[in-house]
Amino acid sequence: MSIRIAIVEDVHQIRKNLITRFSFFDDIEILFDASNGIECIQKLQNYEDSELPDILLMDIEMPGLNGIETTAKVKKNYPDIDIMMQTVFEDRDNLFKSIQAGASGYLLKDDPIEKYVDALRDMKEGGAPVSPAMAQKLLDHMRLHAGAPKGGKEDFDLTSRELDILQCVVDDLTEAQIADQLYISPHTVRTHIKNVYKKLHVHSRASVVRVALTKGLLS
Amino acid sequence: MSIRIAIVEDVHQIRKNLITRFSFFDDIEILFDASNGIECIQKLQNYEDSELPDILLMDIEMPGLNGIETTAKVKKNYPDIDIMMQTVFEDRDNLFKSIQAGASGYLLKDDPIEKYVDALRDMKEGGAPVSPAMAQKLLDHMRLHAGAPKGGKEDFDLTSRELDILQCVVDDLTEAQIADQLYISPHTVRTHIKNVYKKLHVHSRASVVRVALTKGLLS
DNA sequence: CCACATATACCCTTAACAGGGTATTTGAGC
DNA sequence: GCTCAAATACCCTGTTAAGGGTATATGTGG
Repeated sequence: MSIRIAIVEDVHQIRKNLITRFSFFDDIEILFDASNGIECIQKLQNYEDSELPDILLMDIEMPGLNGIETTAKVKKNYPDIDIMMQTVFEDRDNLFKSIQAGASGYLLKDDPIEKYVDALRDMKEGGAPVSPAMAQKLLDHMRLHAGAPKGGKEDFDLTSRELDILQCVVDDLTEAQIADQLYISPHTVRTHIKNVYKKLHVHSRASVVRVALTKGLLS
Repeated sequence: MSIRIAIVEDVHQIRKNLITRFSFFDDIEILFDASNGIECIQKLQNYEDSELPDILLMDIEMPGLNGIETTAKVKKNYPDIDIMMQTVFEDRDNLFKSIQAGASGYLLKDDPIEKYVDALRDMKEGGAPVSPAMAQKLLDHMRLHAGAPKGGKEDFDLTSRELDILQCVVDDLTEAQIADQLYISPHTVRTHIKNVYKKLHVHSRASVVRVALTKGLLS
């Protein structure tokens, strides 16, 4: 059975392009296209329940009703329609907002048409195709918010001197300033910092600060 | 640069099969294979840090140390190694346990070898390839457990683009990486970062991370 | 006493950042 | 139509950090 889709995308040229490229795939049937959310919702009203599209291919950035708002409205009235979001780049905020609104898949606009088609087929089968870059953000988010309450907290095993160094790095002192403050050579500071990096598994001061604050190594 | 992987899988026949099928792809280099978690960890110890595999292709069901336990141990000692889980069925429990343990990708055992290779390439690029069926479960879970963040905080008046930049800096991306991710020139990234520094009254990435986390500019 | 961890100190090279400019384009608001 | 904020892009130079070493002194525990 073919996959019935509709395209919601404000840029005329992109719409046309998609339609042309989809035309080479027999199992993709384009019911209509719309240039914004309002138009999309209006056109949906013209269809009988049994004639509705399976999937909306939805641009996230549109004038008027944007993709996220449109998704929320569509899912409210037509919960069986799946929404495939198209994004230009992997935007964390929009990703989570889209999920909350009810989108099920995420494609990048410069993905090749074959990926689009594969993703649409997967979605029709009940899957939720998510680009790897997006999935990365999803997983990071889940690891953070699912907490890590596994037997005792992570132990980075920093020595007391390394904790001194850690505090200084969080306070954004340069190596020379740390050396002054701790009355040691800048070379030694360098050595300590390298050891802290190894123990925290990071490669930069910015990450040291992030780990120190999120894992509560200070305070 | 080729992708250095190792295969952890208890069934001899499947291991042999994978190795044979991967051999047709020049950019996939198989460093070793192991029939269980213990063997895997032992073999990893034979490698210098710079010689470690990029990715472990890990079976989830194995006698002795299973895939999830092995993943947790490997990530603890070698956080830079990515883990690609192979599962026979989309098992919700194992999925979440794997994420918590640190796996980044999920393949189904009957996926064609091309999917395996694509997924490995995506992962090497920093993505997290997740099969659509798995992603569906992830999204369902997130929709249920998503909570609205708080509001009413100190306002540094960052533009939305500057917030994008801020997130990237907290994620410790280099200017070049940020440029790639946001599809803008590295010069522009520099400009945005300078503007963020002015607005936050800081002069370094480390301070950006500190302010962002302590003032809750993200979430 | 010996092994080990800790803290100290120095060398090198390359990559990245920080701070100072200027300039163009675009869209919103007056 | 003009102004302004925002986003884009490029130039310069100097500083700092990152990653790879090696080496020494000083404890403590077995």
